[in-house]
Amino acid sequence: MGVILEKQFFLPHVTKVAQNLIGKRLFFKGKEGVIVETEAYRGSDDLASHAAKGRTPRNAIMFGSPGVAYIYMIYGMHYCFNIVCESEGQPAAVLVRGLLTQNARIDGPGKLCRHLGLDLTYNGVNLLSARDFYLTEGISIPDIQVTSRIGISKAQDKLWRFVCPSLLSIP
DNA sequence: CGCAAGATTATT
DNA sequence: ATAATCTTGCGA
Repeated sequence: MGVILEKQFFLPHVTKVAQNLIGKRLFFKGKEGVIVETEAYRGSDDLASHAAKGRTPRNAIMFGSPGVAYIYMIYGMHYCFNIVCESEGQPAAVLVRGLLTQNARIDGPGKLCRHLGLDLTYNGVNLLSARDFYLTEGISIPDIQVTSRIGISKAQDKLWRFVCPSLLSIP
């Protein structure tokens, strides 16, 4: 059993947390996997963020406490799972895009949510205190690759996507 | 109230 | 390259 990540972990700048999340272990309702791909999103200075233009009903969770799940529906058919970062009032979240499980490598935020069974009913759940939804220390990652984010039309200059090449290249 | 855009995925 | 599918946010 690994040590559960606490609030402290999610307080640094969201780009830092996104990197640190690579290699950590995600648990949800009996399923688990190692995080191998993340992206950082941040209000105010990031045009690609949901919170770029301020607070709305949907993105309100991004402005809230760190360690909370921000889940939203995209394209009418997929969910995306994020973890809120930084201090309350500062909109920031890490999108979890890739997971390595025992039998499968899940690539893509929509597939990840489908695999774990995450949907809107878990939006707003606090991963620091939930019983069956949390993160733990995982494995150490020697190499982390930094690229621009996937699927966005703005702020493509920002290199806020983080992947672990060595874990991704397992057959 | 109407409408365009969207942090995606599967298929051609 | 494009359809599928529907919620959200903005402007009128």
